[in-house]
Amino acid sequence: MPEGPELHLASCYINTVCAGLIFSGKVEKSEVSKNPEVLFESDAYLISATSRGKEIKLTLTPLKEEKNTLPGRGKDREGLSQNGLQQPMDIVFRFGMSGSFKLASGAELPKHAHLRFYTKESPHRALCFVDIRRFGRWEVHGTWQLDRGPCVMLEYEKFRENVLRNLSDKAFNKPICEALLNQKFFNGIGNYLRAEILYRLKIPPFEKARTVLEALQHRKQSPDLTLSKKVKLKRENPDLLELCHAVPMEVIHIGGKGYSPEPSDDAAAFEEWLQCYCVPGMRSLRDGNGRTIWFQGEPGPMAPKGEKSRKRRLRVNADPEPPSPKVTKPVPTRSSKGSSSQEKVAKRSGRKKGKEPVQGAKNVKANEARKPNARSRRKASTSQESPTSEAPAADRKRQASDRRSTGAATAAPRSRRVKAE
DNA sequence: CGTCCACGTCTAC
DNA sequence: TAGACCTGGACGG
Repeated sequence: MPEGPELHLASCYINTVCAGLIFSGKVEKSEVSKNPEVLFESDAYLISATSRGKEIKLTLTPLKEEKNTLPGRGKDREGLSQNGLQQPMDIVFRFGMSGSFKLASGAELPKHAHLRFYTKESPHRALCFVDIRRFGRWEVHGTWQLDRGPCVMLEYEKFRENVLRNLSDKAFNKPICEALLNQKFFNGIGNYLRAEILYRLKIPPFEKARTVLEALQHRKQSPDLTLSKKVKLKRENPDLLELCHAVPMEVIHIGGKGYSPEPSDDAAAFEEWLQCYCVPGMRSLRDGNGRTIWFQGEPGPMAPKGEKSRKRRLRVNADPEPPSPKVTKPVPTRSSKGSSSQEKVAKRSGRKKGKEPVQGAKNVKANEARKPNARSRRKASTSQESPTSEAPAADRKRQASDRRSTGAATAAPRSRRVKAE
């Protein structure tokens, strides 16, 4: 679920579904989670949420000044004042690769629900932190992580200043595509957003970040224009930092959960929204950290040497007109869903995935449309399109950033899996 | 069956 | 700058 928009949508979800809901009792953690216990207990409390970049903060607020009557009860709780009252508590979450929140029936909890807040009502329900891969973290009495910058969505001006005032930072020695993932400056940007943002401006992903950003420092605007003209100009020609705000805002306005595996009208709309990330016909490379960057056109001067540009036939995304990025696209305000779903699907499956050749084209066997949502994988991993690459095969070490080594190490994990959740 | 891949941090050489 | 941390879907044999 998790780049900035997904975190923000999660906070909206929580505030919506928990509005007027009263929670009660203890907070329950799954056995398998290595995150800290949440020693909070109250007879009646409320839950609200706020987000900042890729973090979300839940606030638990006890309702009345309920006294802790039972002796001994809650002795191990945190946040108790001297007289035994449960104080409000903040918990800050990061979502890892798969975190999300869901209000579910207390009787049948979702799989991988690692933290549960139960409602007071008779058939209990539970607000659950669901996290399949368990890369997510929470901190009791948490605060926004100190070395993360201002939120690209909710603190745009501060975010912009923080970048432009610190261009001498070594973070900007890196390629722009890598700098965009640095949460110290781009809190909220993740892998699909960086691709979509760079694509809108056709900035080569491996252009040096400082080079790209220095150009924005003194955007001299002709002083003779009227204010409204300036505004219009700006809206129609957003620069990179403006897009770091506007692009994630587009996702928020689609609604739903943003990037999510759960099928829904909104999920379909999101897929439709993607113009570059995982889109057939786009190129991709591994960046310096082994993450896949999707782009179109030239990789740029700092591109990893000897890397192969793989084209994949992936998803059955839309992507109507070929390569022209729609920079200004007005916010697609939540429309009457319901009917839209059907036509969307029809539309998309009927769509040819447009443009074709991207350089070394090769014999890329075009995307045979898979079923929607199917992110078809692979084509050539080690067999890459070698001929074009100037690098000897030996050089491409398989960036295994997210992989368990094969071979000897596999036995252990296997057995651990047994202890299901 | 096995391999590769995924929306992200973390921390240990 | 490699791994580590995890589960599960897609695909290949």
